[in-house]
Amino acid sequence: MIALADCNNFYVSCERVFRPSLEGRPVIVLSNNDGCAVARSNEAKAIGIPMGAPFHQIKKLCEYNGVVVLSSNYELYGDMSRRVVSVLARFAPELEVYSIDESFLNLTGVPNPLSLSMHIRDQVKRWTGIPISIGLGATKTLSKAGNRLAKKMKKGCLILNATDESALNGVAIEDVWGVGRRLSIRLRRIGVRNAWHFAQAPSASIRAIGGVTLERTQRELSGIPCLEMEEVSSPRKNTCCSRSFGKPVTDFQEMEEAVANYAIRATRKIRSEGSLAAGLQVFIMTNRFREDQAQYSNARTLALDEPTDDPIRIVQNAKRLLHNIYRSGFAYKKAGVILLDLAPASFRQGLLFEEYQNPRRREFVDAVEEVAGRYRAGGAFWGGQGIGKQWQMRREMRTPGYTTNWDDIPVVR
DNA sequence: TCTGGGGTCCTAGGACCC
DNA sequence: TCTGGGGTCCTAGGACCC
Repeated sequence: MIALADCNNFYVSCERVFRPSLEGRPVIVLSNNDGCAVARSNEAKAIGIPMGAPFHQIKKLCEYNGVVVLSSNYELYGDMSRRVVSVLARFAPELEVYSIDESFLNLTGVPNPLSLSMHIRDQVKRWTGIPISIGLGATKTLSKAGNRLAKKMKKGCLILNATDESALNGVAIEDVWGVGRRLSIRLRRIGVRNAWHFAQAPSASIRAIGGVTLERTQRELSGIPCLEMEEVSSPRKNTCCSRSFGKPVTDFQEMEEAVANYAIRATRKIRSEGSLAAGLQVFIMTNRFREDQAQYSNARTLALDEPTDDPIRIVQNAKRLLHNIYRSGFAYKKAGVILLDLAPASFRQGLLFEEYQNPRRREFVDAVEEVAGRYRAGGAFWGGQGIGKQWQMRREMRTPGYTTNWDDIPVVR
């Protein structure tokens, strides 16, 4: 039996832990740059705020209904996620952290998985303040669907059997894990409107529509496991840092600064997990929503002659790529840097040229990075990152780092 | 004015090999 | 008139997930 533990309205719930006055009120959390609503409390859903709605489109609606609007606070959510996982891990011998707010638990062999799930749910709420729902089933896909039903029926915990026709009829086809917008349109065209129809459909027609991936999903829904638990997350193959700009960038120098910053952030990610990048890509784009403006987007990739985690080299190469693709005369909205073909530093090939491994250079880079990490922006930064940062994203309604910053620890009166 | 960010996997098609 | 057969590797694009 597989269980999927999913935090309810996770970002909103994190905010509520530290501001209990938000309980019972409509609350939404916005994406980066205060762009879209990415988390909504039940009250906000009831008002009719759709998932992913651009904030500027729902601003009036929010004001009218007294919705509390918050910028996203990823440090807080990341830390709360870690706490939830640490509680879950006490109860399940095998656990897979699937996303920031979801984990699969292998409850195979547990005598009464439903009552254990209810106990887990109580403990998570008690110890972290976060409400969760748990769906159970013979496969991951069934547990996901079960979770969906548990939320819909306000049940907390629910077991979904592959043979339960009426329950599976209650899961719309687009709510099946692995069936997105495109596939659900094509499935509906052949009369498949819910999970039960889907499980019953001839597998050849499913394969014709969505290939082997969709066929696997179908089998999973019928109770045949095709997806394994992945306890140790396989190492990342690529990593990306990209941001929309707070205001359009029209100046090459500013763009260069932004790209340098993204390159350094991406490099820090791979350094923290001990990997090296063998290539990188830089991309830039204008605002695709502005039909009245000239559009341009481009990307270029480069293979490094030797895998590296050296921020200086990565920034130099990112700038070279940017030079190649940048065209003046456009109002750019977004840029990003992707580090490609990551591999653990321990796999590093013997070097043909020694210059990059110069130990003094290495020590220097490590020292700067350590200072930058310890004292954040105030400690040290690379020259290419610039100091103006006109392009920085907006996050005007962000709550404090309650659990991650000494200065932000909540005060109890 | 304003529209997120970070990933994975699969497939088709082209280039190239013998 | 008529243009093989069997591979690999890479990339771009499309689908999905949160």
